[in-house]
Amino acid sequence: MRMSEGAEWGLHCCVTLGWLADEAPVSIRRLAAWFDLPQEYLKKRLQSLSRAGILASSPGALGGWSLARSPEKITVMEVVAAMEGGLELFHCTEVRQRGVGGQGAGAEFVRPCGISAVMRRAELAWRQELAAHTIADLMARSPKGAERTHRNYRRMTG
Amino acid sequence: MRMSEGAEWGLHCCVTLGWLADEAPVSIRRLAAWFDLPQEYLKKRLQSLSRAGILASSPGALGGWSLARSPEKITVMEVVAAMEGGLELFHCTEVRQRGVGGQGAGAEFVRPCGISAVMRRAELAWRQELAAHTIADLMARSPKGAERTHRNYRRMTG
DNA sequence: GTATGCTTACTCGGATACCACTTGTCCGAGTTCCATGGG
DNA sequence: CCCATGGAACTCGGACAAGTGGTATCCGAGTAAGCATAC
Repeated sequence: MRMSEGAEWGLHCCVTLGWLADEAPVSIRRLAAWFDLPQEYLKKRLQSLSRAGILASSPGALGGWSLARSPEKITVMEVVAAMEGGLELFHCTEVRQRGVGGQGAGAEFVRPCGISAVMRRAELAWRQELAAHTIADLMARSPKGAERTHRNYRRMTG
Repeated sequence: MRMSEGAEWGLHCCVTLGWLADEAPVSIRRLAAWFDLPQEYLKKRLQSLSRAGILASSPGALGGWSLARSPEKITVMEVVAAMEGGLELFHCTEVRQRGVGGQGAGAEFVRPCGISAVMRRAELAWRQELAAHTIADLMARSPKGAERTHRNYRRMTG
């Protein structure tokens, strides 16, 4: 049970795209080179963010990627959900209703089981924490040199 | 990114073992039949709980499984951690230090990156919620008929 | 009656196979910018 | 000077392969209870 690496990539790319908003769109080549990530696969993952309405992509010769909204309006939760498929961490399979234990008893199963309830509460706490932070927050928290280094790199590659 | 089904099984088994504490140890055959789960695989998962000190197993003819501690002293978090390997949901791979972005810049990387920090906070909220509930809580929340049904089944199978 | 050995029922640990998902690569199609060439 | 054409650079979407971890099964080894047997 681990979050996919793509979620981390997506968040870093969102922050970078936030800094380079005025130079948008940014090509996938530049993003992949910046983080030393496999270009093809990174592209595939960013497409998920595009479908979720978080990133916008523009085709063509000077095409590339940019934030679809302002960084203040993109929460970390949205990015994670888009990368992970939006599924719930815990999926109750109603094990208690299977087998001998579930036969014939009706009234016991109207309410969701306690295990499922606890899991949902924990998951909710997790989601709320992720939803409380935006890409703009991450940009503000980053060290001051980071943004400038990004722009310098632009000069290196053209 | 989904929690393994084994975690759900483990929690249900812990609750059941809590009810049947005075009939312990309970054989794996009985537990598997109760929930209609694959006996061999369930056994393998319960072994993880045994290694974690949550369950105790006794070999021999009348052997089986029982809670290693009282239900009040076993948190949901412990069970989940034992089943999932105790790993963290999000593992920061320090993507920012790879590639061109990480070359030559030293001072920026002393502190952990903001993304990692947000993830850790969210994960902590999740863990705290899971640690706040015990097996005893789950037993108390269950419908009243559940415990009796378990005992009746004992009579059915001997 | 007591001690010894056998059978039975259970757990433990390793080996193995299968399946789903993540990671990674490749290719054809479509879109836009730009340079080139003809009117 | 203006417009059409073609190439270059980029994204999109699908197909496919490799790696990893969860699910599931099987088997030999070890342990303890119960029973039978021998003394």
